[in-house]
Amino acid sequence: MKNSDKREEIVLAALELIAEHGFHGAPMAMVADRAGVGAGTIYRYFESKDVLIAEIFSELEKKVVESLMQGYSRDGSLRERFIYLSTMIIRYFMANAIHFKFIEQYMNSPYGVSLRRERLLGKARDIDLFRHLLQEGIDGHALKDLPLPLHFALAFGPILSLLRDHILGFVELDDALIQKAVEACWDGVRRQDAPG
Amino acid sequence: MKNSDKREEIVLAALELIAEHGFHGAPMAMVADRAGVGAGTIYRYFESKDVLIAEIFSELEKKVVESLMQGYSRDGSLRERFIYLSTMIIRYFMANAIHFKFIEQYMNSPYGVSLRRERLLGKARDIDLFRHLLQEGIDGHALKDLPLPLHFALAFGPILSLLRDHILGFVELDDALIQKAVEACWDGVRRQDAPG
DNA sequence: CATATCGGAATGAACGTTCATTCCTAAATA
DNA sequence: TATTTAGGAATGAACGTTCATTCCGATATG
Repeated sequence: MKNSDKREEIVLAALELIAEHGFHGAPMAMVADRAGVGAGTIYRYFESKDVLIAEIFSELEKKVVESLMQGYSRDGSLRERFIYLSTMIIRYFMANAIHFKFIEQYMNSPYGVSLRRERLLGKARDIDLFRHLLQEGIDGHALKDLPLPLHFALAFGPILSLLRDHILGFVELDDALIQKAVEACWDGVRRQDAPG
Repeated sequence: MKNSDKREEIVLAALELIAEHGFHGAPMAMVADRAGVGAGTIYRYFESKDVLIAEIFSELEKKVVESLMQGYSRDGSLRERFIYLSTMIIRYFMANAIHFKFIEQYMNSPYGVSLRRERLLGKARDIDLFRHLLQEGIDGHALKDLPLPLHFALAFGPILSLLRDHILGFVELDDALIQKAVEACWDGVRRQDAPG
């Protein structure tokens, strides 16, 4: 096994175990077993379990953003872009349920909470497509006159709930249903006296 | 200290610690300390940590339902009842942030997931005000033609996100904002070609 | 009334287990 | 051979739970 393979195997094993059983259901010994390496070997690649977890999160985030950027165009109406982005998010996580589960675990942990806090207070990065989109809609009066975090809750809340339900097997999502759901989200954020 | 006081002290201590630090951040020894009892004493009242946790959840659920039933009337339009119920849920958890945090922890744990599964498959209980409300709206074509779980996601998703944000200090919710948020949720679920 | 006896409630040190991390030996590589 | 990489047993801290003992109010006894 090549060096870089070992690292990848460790990341993959930890990702799967943590997504499925949570941080505390994924002991390092089990991660090592699944990765096909010795327990000590993990520590040649990652300083600690915390560092490993943070690294996995960071890699996932990169993949998600790359995938969303793919085929996203800044042209098109606000509505079109909103629908496109929301649909892509849902599609991505349906195809990568493990990523969703891991990110949820992470975001519900203390690390995730402080991360969100930092980002909310900080300036929007290029990466924050959704944030830019919503802000543009607020400024242009296409969206309801509400604070940004509220729009986030209105747009993202249902998406998260939906993905959770789908992954747990509570709903069977198909393209038609996704389309309807995303349009319903748009109804939630858009100004009702404006067209569309 | 009376007997019943001890039990209550234990429940309160565990509730607070778990809400703040999660299940794994609330060792029984710490619960005992905060409750002002010996570690062994907890086991005179609760068979195990799991049982203690389940008991707390059950007590909280009872309180929430009681509080929501208070002042809820089956008369009034669907919209009125939707707005009322959503508003009350937000108000309750803003006033009882600890309850919200505990319930979230529980719902994200394996116990919570199987609980949800059982309930979703089972018949709606009298208690499930929201479920009845949404079903009525679907049947009466006042709401969009979508499966029930999707309506749950559209209506509840934003409420959960909003409460999370408020409790973490990411938004400052006041009555006016709550009103607007709840109306936006209604816009999400209602048929857009129908009035109101 | 004073004292002795009793029984269940409360206690916290001790136990066995689990876990992240370390450490030392073996294997691979150069 | 010298150096780097891997392995997994060893370590010690932390945890849930147990249990022999203590405590305390009630009851019986003188």
